Amino acid sequence: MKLTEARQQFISSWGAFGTHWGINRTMAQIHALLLVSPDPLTQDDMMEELNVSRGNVNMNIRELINWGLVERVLLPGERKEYFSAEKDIWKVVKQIVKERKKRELEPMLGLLDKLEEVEGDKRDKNVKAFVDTVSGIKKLGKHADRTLDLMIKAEENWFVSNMVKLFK
Amino acid sequence: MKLTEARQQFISSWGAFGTHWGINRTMAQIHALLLVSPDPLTQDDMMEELNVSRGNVNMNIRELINWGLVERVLLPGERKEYFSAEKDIWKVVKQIVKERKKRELEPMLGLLDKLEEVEGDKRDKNVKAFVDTVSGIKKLGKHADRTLDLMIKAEENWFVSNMVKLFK
DNA sequence: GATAACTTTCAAAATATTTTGAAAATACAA
DNA sequence: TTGTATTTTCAAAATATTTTGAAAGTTATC
Repeated sequence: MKLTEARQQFISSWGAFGTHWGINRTMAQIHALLLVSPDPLTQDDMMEELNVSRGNVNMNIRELINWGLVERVLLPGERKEYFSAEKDIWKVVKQIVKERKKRELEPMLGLLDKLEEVEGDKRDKNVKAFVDTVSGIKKLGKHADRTLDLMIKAEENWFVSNMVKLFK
Repeated sequence: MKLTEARQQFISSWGAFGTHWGINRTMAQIHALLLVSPDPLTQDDMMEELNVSRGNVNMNIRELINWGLVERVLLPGERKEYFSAEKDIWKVVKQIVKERKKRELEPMLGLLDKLEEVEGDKRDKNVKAFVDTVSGIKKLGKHADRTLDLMIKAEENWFVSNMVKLFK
């Protein structure tokens, strides 16, 4: 397979993959494109490679910057802004985990704390089922939260060697 | 907070949460409703509680059954079908991990295997950047795949105690 | 096998999300 | 400052997804 075709396949699959995880196609494709580009790209480069509009590229680039996955690069003597993605995949994963934890897991745990304190007699099976479910999710969620914190701090080598050993 | 209100909040937040993870709102809400219901429910019960149509409930219930999160229950002497969700959250998580691994991670790894064999001179920086990225994702993906396999086999107690210790 | 209870299907409608593109804003250079 | 290159915004259009509801299908009962 030629590079051009392989790149296209990668970018398009990464886009499709993203949509299964609540990430929009273009955002995932821009990220994929930057991942396989040795040098930083301009918005015009991306518009051309992905065949999308200027506004679309601009919005999604900013979103990727918010996620901490892409950064602006200023090339000396150049007027245009360039963008490049973090290439170390382990760092990328850690960054995504960190953000989703903050944006989704933590608020959910806060809500569960409140919901767990529902009024009512525990002998009522409806109350019991509710509290049991909420407590169960909260318990697992708190564990996940702590575990992910440690994972974020961990080094890749540490992760890939010890983690696998542990699970054997 | 009263049970009715707490249940509503739980169901609605669970629905919103799901949409961040590529799951549609109604499917997540049906799952949430079943999680907090002590007894199995009929499709009519769900239509009423969630204010959605019969077709919608039916489709999403089947999808939840496909995911292995809900099962049909036949109550003796009853004509209608009842449905109930697995209540053990650790089992729920394992089941979701298992399915997503099969549906998404494994096909992606297959594709990366192919893409890694792209033609071209590694001294070409475009080829190098592409191969490096694909290899990096593949490597981490394979580790994740193995790790998740072991997690699926693991017991909850084992998980919650050892996992946390490991990460300390 | 006819009727009634219930479930499934799926085209059309409703809704939500993404994308466009042109205008406004900003940054830079002369 | 003024003109030009570049980036950002956002309402409207395009597209994608979800939901509806009525008809068709199925299953149990008499």
